[in-house]
Amino acid sequence: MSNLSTTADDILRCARTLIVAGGYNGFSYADIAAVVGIRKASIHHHFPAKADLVRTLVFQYRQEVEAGLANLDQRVPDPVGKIRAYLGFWEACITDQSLPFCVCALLATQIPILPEEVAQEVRAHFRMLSSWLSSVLTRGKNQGSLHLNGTAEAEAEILIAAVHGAMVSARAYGDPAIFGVITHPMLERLNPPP
Amino acid sequence: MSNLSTTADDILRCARTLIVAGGYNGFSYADIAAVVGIRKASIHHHFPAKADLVRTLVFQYRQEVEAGLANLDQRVPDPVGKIRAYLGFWEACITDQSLPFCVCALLATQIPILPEEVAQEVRAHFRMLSSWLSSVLTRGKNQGSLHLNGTAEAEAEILIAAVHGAMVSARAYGDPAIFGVITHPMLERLNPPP
DNA sequence: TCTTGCCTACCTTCTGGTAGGTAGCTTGTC
DNA sequence: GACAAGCTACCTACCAGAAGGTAGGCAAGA
Repeated sequence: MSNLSTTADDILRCARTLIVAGGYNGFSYADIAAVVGIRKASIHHHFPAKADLVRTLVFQYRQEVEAGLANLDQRVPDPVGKIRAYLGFWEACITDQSLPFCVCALLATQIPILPEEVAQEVRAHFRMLSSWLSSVLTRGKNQGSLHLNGTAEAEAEILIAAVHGAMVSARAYGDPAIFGVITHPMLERLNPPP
Repeated sequence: MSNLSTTADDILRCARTLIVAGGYNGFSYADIAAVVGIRKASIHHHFPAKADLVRTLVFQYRQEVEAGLANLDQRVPDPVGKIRAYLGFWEACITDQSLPFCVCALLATQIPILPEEVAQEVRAHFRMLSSWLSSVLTRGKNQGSLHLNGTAEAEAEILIAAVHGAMVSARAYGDPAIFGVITHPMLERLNPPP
């Protein structure tokens, strides 16, 4: 039943890789067909229109992130560790090139030309991430392990922006190491050594 | 002689607006032709290929930025004021929607699918911006007006990433105010109140 | 037998790009 | 000053291929 590699999943995986490389207009059904080893028309069988495909993809991405964060909440109790794990996750993805950019961050840059249904999913990701980070930061502040300069909400937005900006720079310089150069001090800022 | 609105300039201005909305594959010669009031073929007269148009556009953008920063260096002597002006410039652009995203930041996200000649111009912008910020931060540190937590180079990359990340978030939330929420604390971090 | 998943074949529109022509300047030369 | 030559900026009319998408058929499994 829950096969790990259905054709629909192959299509979604392939589309994700292509979107991460160049955004919504950076790939076509023909590109996917060539990689997955299927005909263009067969993709329409699974996803009638391109917007359906990308909406599904972003929705699934968002669910994966939510599951990942829920898992993190279980495994790592302390707020500092959670932030460190969140930053570390992306540092690993960018270093090993497995996911060198956040799907939603890339799509967010193109919001003006995105189909509305896709844009909504992208916005939902930002709200979700923002609220998770806010609650982690609030808990860290209350238990004294994190030092916030502003509100938890503002600090959450700063962290998100730093991560996305670091992705842009890593790509611009073609150097994964720049991601850590930017994000490590952001953690130290919240959790300064005495 | 130096007319302020030649057709070539109209084309470049229009293309810049369209790129800022959706990146390299987010616009076509037909889009530009419709706005400028010219035929598609006439655009090819000025810019033989799309890559030529975008390379020229990015080169010109980079020169404008360089001129702007040189002007800033003259007008504003103190490093804190320079950083404030740099952040304030973008805050104004995003708030009044005149230039709601940095051309090079947007193109940088799509580097894997960019023509090499365009990618090179984009990288050059990042290097230029990074070196300007580094020198401003170094001077601020030496004269005691700025407090750096890391090297000037690292702090420069942090600032760049914050600005670009803040653009992404402002677009994602559809809220220009978020740009200031993110960038103001980044300045306070370098120039803390006593 | 009905559904699922894929196919071939086709359509329309858009894409970047080319060929060739023309009207209106600027030239240089006599 | 006359006039051909050449250049600039634009045009119409194409083109090949890629874009997203549709219609209808066929084979295999529930």
